[in-house]
Amino acid sequence: MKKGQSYHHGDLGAALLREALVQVETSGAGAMSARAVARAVGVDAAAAYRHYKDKRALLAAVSAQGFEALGQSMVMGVGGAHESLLLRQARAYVSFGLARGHLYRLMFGGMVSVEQVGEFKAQGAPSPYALLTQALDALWENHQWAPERRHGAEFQTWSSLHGAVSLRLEGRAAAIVPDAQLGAFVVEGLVRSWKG
Amino acid sequence: MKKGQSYHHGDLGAALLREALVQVETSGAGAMSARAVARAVGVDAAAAYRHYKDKRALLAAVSAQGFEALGQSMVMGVGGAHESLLLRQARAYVSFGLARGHLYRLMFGGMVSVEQVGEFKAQGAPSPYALLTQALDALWENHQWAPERRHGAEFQTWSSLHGAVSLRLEGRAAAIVPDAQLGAFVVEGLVRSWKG
DNA sequence: TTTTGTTTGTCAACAGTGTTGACATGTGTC
DNA sequence: GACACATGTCAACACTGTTGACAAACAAAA
Repeated sequence: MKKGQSYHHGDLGAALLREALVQVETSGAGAMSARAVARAVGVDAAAAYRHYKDKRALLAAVSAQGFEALGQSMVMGVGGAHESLLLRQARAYVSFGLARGHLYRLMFGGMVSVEQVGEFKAQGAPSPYALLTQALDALWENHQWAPERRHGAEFQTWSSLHGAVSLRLEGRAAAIVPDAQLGAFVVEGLVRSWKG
Repeated sequence: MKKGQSYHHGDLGAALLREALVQVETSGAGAMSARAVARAVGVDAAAAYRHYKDKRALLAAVSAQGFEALGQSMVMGVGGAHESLLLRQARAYVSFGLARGHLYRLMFGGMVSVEQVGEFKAQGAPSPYALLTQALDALWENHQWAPERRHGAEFQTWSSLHGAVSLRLEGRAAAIVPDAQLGAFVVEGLVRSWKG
């Protein structure tokens, strides 16, 4: 043991999580190794298992952190006052996904189950779904759109956004529109379909 | 070596691919192991490397096969003559994705690069993108929709479909509509946005 | 303070992985 | 038949996730 370091780390759980997040963001979740994370934190590999049952549990914790960050980004989302909340959220969503591709893939790639991620989610953190609901409610209030269109609007919005981000991320679809306008492009289509 | 089996397999490359596909479809790409595939085929692990440079190359080959199968499903897509080609393709797409989740995730989960998958794609196999183009052309021909809306329609369609399949697959979004109607639901939204 | 128990770390081992280099065995060609 | 070449085996490497046995630090009771 190196001098100056006590036998007990103090907050190993959090330190492992931080390091795991770094490794995921730099190399992708598939390349993250529990041993390497422990090594980087300066602790034996087995110590990690006192704080996370599994490697997958650690990944789930990272994913939960990702959802928190995404939610925050959407809340913070900038934009002029004349722009709808939905538009600002959409822009934030897309820019988060494209900028933090490795993390986004972990969150939506099916490596960890929703339930397991849920175990690590902070209490107050708003989910993307809840935020979209808020934005859509506001939208329907301001416009006189058919109420029957409201049903499933969250799903439509989320899947359009997620599909766009995912396809762009994997390079499966050409940049039909500059990345910075992708969020607006998606929202335009949705709005036309709701008012039409 | 067991008697009755010759030293040379004859068509090991294809046999490995078949077995890899099976393993991916039953346990997911993340759980597939090159050694296990070789074992199942009855061959030493190292033999696989004569036919695939990498484990990832093998996965890329499986993915390519997946795209072929998806294309075929879309071409075959059933439905009444009164229904648009797009609707039939959409239904086939969604049902493929939901039925073969593990394979679909490999195809779109970013584990293998598009380029690498391209190396294994059969020549004549039509891509989802190309098929959608065909369907959309037909649609614009039959209706008098604004031509400026045509731009990016493939991307809109594909990302809506992919997003819907992906979110449902990961259990991130409730079944706002029965799975069997999901394709139609997505297409309805798109069509409203194009004619609106 | 000493004792006792619990948490949290280390250590050594297990089975399994991807991958490679050296060698062996076939197959096809002059 | 001799040769080259493609394609298999074998043994080894470094690495992984995970576990069980032990040790060190802390916290509470005596």
